[in-house]
Amino acid sequence: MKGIADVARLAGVSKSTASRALSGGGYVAEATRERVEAAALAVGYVPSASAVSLASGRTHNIGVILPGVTRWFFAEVLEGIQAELLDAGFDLTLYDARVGTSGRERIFGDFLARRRFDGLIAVGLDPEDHEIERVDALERPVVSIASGGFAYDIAIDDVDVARRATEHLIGLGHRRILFLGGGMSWTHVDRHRFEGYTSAMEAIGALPMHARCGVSIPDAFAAAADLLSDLRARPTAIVAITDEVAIGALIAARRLGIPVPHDLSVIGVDDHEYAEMFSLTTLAQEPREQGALAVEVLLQRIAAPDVPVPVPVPQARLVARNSTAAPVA
Amino acid sequence: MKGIADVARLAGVSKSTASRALSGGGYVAEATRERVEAAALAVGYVPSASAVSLASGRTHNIGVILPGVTRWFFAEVLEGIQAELLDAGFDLTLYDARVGTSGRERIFGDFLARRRFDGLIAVGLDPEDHEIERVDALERPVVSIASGGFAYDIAIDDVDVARRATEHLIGLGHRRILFLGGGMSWTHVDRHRFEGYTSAMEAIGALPMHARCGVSIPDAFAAAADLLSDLRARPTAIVAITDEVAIGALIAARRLGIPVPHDLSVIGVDDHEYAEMFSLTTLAQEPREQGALAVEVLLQRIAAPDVPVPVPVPQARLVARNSTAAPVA
DNA sequence: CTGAAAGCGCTTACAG
DNA sequence: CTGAAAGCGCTTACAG
Repeated sequence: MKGIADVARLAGVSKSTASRALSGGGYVAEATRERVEAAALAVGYVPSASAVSLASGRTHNIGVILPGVTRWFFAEVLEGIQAELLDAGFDLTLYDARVGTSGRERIFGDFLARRRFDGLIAVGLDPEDHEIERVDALERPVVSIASGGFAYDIAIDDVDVARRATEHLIGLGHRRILFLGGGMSWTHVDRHRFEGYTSAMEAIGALPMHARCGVSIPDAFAAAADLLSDLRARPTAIVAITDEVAIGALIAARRLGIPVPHDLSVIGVDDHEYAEMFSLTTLAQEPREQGALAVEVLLQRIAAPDVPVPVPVPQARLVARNSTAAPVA
Repeated sequence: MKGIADVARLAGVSKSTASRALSGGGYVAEATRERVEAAALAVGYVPSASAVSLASGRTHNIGVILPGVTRWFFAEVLEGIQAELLDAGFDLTLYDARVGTSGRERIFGDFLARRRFDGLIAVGLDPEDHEIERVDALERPVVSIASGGFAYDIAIDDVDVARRATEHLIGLGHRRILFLGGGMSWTHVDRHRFEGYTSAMEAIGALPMHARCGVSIPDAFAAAADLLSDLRARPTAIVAITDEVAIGALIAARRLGIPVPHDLSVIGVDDHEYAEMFSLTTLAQEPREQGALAVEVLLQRIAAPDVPVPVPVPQARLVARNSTAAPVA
């Protein structure tokens, strides 16, 4: 463990100068800087993270709070954040704050309070009021993704996305269109997508139909199998709240021998890793990119807390594949 | 930001005593301890992580290195690790060291050297020799999961698992059994599973057959679609290297109108989230549990570096569902 | 442009 | 059982 004192000694300067030369702050003669850098390299100097944090108040670490990493969207976002953070030389502390777990309580109760980070990224959090208070008390910049509750939120326009999905089906001639998704507890995103669907349906005077289900493929499979087996109530098209839900519905349809898109159209949101394999029409978004954007915005806010940063709005785009078609006459 | 000095003042003791009372080390009169704890609560004291680390040499943080979080196994392991770490009051720093990325190089080159953790968990890493050297130089305890290269590795017996899977098919009467998986670069786990398959085949004098594919569902789907469309070469059964690969094969079989298990049996390894939905016979393992075990072992090693800790070996169990049956005569 | 000194907020022998 | 003091390894005004 060579310290900065070793570097300074070898370079023939004081610790102050060595520090300035290495971390870039303040004036240092070019020749001195080079000498110090060579010395640092020679002794294999690596600064102690805790000493730097304590002295400077900077951790070079970002906290990321998200509700699990098993869902496609969160996993992708996390990888996007990680890659961008590695580029910037920042560490990433992960907090898995699944709703309703004791872990979530401890994260908001204890872990965050340690302020082990210069800033926070909250993904799909749907924070309660008391959780927002906790975060605000931290006095660290926060950027969220598809989360609600925070000033800087990066997200596609979910209302618009669901409306466009619904209108795509309407344009093909469908009227009996069902919205699948939105489980027991509605998230911020769920509500917006349902709202977009509803508004498109109301615009043509069609009756909104809604079936609940969890957001995973198996949950959607079970719900859709149930739903689609009732011949009389069967819709001609489904707007799925995410691609995972859409894929569950597609698998259920195949299992029941319902030809897609002939007898049933399905559209999703995401452009999931499996969307192409299932030939799923969807409104594509890029979570990985959103993760990278969140890091960019957050790092700017950390560097200059008082300068407002414009929040980019990622755009979704329709990817038409083979799961949607005109209804049979 | 109340510090320990504030707590000490309020409790009417010195900082030393306050520190001892709060962190449990050394003698403190019971009455004093209570007074200090009350004071800490009253001022809302939260210790500064960097000050504690610098003074004590303990970070209360664990580094986790894994090759991405999008695959089921890694996501589950990570959630298991996180939950257990939250319980123990430890933070988790994530390093996404996907093979061949510049991020991986930087992680081993710079990030790890900062020693921001008391110990390291490496998941599915398949480290190169120079990467192992880097990690060893850290002088921090390491526990790995399904990784190879480290002394403390938690993993099912992959050779045995693949052998049992193959023997299950042989027991049903299959002989034309193909091994699907093992892409361009073989991991530690890949090699072991292939070895188990091969040994079971050789034991009955059957010819091993192997088709490569990536480890994701879409990759396996593409490879299996290709493979199964060749009627003459078609096997009667497939041992898939993971459930994701098995599921890709099942989807391909359905797409081609090949009835499973009548004309084709498929067995996997994992008991993936989707296994039940696809009625997949598999050798089940519990990655979440493995993550928790890794934390337990690591924490023991951190607490007592010189005491050898027994490494638990998780057991896989056969879950027979409806994707395997006797071949048609 | 450089160095001596103080300080970041704790913990930990040590002496009492 | 308790407190004064030193120290963890850096950074940062400040003076020169």
